[in-house]
Amino acid sequence: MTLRVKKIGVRGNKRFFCPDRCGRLRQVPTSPAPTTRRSLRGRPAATSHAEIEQAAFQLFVTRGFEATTLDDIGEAIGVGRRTITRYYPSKNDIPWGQFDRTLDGFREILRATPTELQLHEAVHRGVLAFNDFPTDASPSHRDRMRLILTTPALQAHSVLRYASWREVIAEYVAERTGTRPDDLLPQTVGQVSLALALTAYQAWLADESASLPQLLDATMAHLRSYLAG
Amino acid sequence: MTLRVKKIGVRGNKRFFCPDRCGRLRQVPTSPAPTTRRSLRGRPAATSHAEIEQAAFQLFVTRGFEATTLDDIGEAIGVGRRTITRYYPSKNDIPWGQFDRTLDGFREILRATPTELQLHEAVHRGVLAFNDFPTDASPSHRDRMRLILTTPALQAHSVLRYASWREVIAEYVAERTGTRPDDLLPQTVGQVSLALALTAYQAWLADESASLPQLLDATMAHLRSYLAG
DNA sequence: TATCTTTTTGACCCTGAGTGTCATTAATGT
DNA sequence: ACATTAATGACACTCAGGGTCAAAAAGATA
Repeated sequence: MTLRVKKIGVRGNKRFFCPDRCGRLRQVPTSPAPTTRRSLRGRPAATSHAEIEQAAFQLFVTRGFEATTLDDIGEAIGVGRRTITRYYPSKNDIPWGQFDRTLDGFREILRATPTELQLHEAVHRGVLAFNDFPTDASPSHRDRMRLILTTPALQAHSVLRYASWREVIAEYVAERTGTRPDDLLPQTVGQVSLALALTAYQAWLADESASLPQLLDATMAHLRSYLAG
Repeated sequence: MTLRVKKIGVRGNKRFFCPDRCGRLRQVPTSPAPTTRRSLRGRPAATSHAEIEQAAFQLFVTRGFEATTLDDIGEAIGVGRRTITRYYPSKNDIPWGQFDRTLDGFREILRATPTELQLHEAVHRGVLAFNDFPTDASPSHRDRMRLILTTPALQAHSVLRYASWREVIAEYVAERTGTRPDDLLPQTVGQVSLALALTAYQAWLADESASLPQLLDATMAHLRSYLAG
C-alpha cells in the first residue's frame, strides 16, 4: 500500500484564521462555476476571482509562472487547490483576470464611434480607446501584459483570448460594410488590427519610457508606409 | 504495494512483428534528442519522426486530438510512450512535423527574391512561394492545417511556431531597410504578414474549392482597400 | 566467435494540471 | 430547531512531461 502521508497538515477553515475578510469588497460574489450570479443562500465563498488573481500574480512574478503550482496559490490564500480550479478553468486563465468582461466595453466603444469617420479610422480609435487603461489597476496593466507576453505558456494560451477580441472588430467591420463577420474583409481587419496592437505592446514592454498610444499610432504609420512602398 | 498489472502485455521487439520495416525510406535516422545526426553504431531506432507523425495524425483525425493519448500512439506503432516523448517535445508538436526545417527554405526564398521589387512586393511573393506546397504530401497540407487551426490546444501552441516564421520576415525586412529585426517596422511587417496569411488559411479551410494563393492575394487586396478608406 | 562500445529503448519513478464525486460546512429561510 | 442552498475540501483518477537506469541491439574489434 502506498502510504498517504501528505496533506494531513491542518488547513482548517479559513474564516477561523482571518475573520476580518468579511469586511473586504466582495463586489461580485462570483461563485465558482457561474461567474456573474450572486448567492445569498448557501455557504459563503471562501475566496474570489480577484483574490486568487492577485495572490497568483504575486507568486508568478517572484517565483515564475511555471514554478508556481496551484497548490502554492491555494496555500497563499488558505484555500484548497480544487477550489482554485473551480474559479479558473486553467492556470493559464488566471493572469488574464476578467478579460471577457472588458470585451463588452470594447463593443460599446466601437458602437459609440462616430460613423462619419472612415472605417479604418474608427477601428483605430476604438483600439486606442480600448487600450487606455486606468493607471491605478493592480496588478498594473504593464506588469500583467509583461507576464502574459513573456511567458511561453501564456503567449500560447492567449490566442484563444485574442480570437474573441478579433471577433469584436470583425463584427463591427461587418456591420459597417454590410458583410458577415466571417467574410474575408472583416476577418482580415480583425487579424491585422491584432497584429498592430501586439507589435505595439511588445515595443511598449521593451521600452519603459514608451507611450502605448503613440506606439499604436506608430505601428499603423509603419504599415502605411510599408504598403505605400 | 500498488499492484502493477498493466503493461505486462507482450510488446516485445518491434522488428520481430514487422521485419519488412527495414526496407522503408528512413532518409534521416533522426535520433530522439538530436534531430539531424545519424548513428550507425548503437541500437537501431525503433521508429522515426515520420512514422510517429503519420500514426498520430491518423488517430487525431479519427478520434480527435484530445481523445488520443500518447499511449494510443505508441500502441499503434508498437513503441512505448516514453519513446514518443523523446522524439517530440510535446504532443502539440507532433502535427507540425518538420516545420522548423521548412523555415530555412523560407529564408532561401526571400533571399532569392529580386531586389528590384518593392519591399512589400518581395515579402508578398515570398509568402506565396513559401505556401506553394507539393500536392502529394501525406498528410496533405490542407488536412494538417485543418487539424492545427481547428484544435484549440494546437491553435494555442502554434503561436510559438509562428514566432519563428515572423522572425524570418523581420530579419529580411531589417536587412533591406537597414534596421534591426526587433525594430518597429520589421516587427510590424512580420506580424501583419502572419495576420494576412492566417486569414487566408482560415478562408481556405472553410471553402474546399478555394485557392490558397488567390486568397493570400485577396487578403492583401482587402487590407489595401481598407486602409485606402 | 566472443567481447567491447555505442546508442536507443522501455520500465519505473515522480510532479503537476485538470476533472468527477461526495460528504461536510456554513450560511439563509421557515 | 430544521430544511434548504451553495461552496468547500478531501479523495481518486487520467494524462502530459520528464529523470533515471538497466537492458537490448546494433557495429567494431580482437
